[in-house]
Amino acid sequence: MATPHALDRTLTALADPTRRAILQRLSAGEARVTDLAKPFDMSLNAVSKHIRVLERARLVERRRVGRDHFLSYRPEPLDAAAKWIAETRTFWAVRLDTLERLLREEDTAKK
Amino acid sequence: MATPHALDRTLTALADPTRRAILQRLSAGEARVTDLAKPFDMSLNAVSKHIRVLERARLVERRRVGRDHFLSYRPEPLDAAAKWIAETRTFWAVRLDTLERLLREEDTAKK
DNA sequence: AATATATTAAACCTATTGGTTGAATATAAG
DNA sequence: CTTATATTCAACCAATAGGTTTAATATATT
Repeated sequence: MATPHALDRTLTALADPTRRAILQRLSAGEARVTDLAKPFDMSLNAVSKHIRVLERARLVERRRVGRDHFLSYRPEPLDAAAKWIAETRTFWAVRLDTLERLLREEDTAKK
Repeated sequence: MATPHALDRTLTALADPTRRAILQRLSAGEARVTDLAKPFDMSLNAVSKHIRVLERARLVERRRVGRDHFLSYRPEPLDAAAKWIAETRTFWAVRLDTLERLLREEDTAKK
């Protein structure tokens, strides 16, 4: 991707199970890097990298307090993702609705 | 990912702009590989590969008619993705709703 | 001041991604 | 039968992803 756009970064961030788990954990409240890393069977550094991916996607925000970094959840980027999916998901439903309406109107006109 | 699960495959497939464009195109009706490739500034083979990613994610289905392969859109996998996002997106909203309801009930009880 | 804790930075490794080109396969059309 | 079209397969390549390990940095604790 030449200039990865917001939606690309959002969906890329969500496409990894570790990052989704981190996000869900954070959606319940902020946590430090060490706390987030605890449940995972990988190095702290690996989790630190995942967090950076989530940050780049603006799904996570960092607040430094002394040596601790508190991460918090920013849901906003999910809206664009949900919007894209909803639009694409319901395309045929919408078209069928429209078709049905048109047929109904045609019916009505005939009478 | 050891055994990439459905949601991983879905979100990975969606994380690429070319694939999202292909999917949206297909959501308007089926098309052949060549038709799909036309608008893109990349080789037919590259598009063919993108289609395979969408197929692996079950977002696209293939129907062979002679030498032509007709691809069609399968929206089902989007449901799980939308569900995940909706759950994660609305976590706090739900909690706040619950809190508000509890406070209201407590209020009512007082009277 | 010395040590322990929280975190990132940097270098490295391997596997995957997203693209290419060239050949193979299958079907259609002249 | 020969040629053109639609598509995949295979080999290759550079860039990225996801992990590791070993420093480096900053702040706390004793």
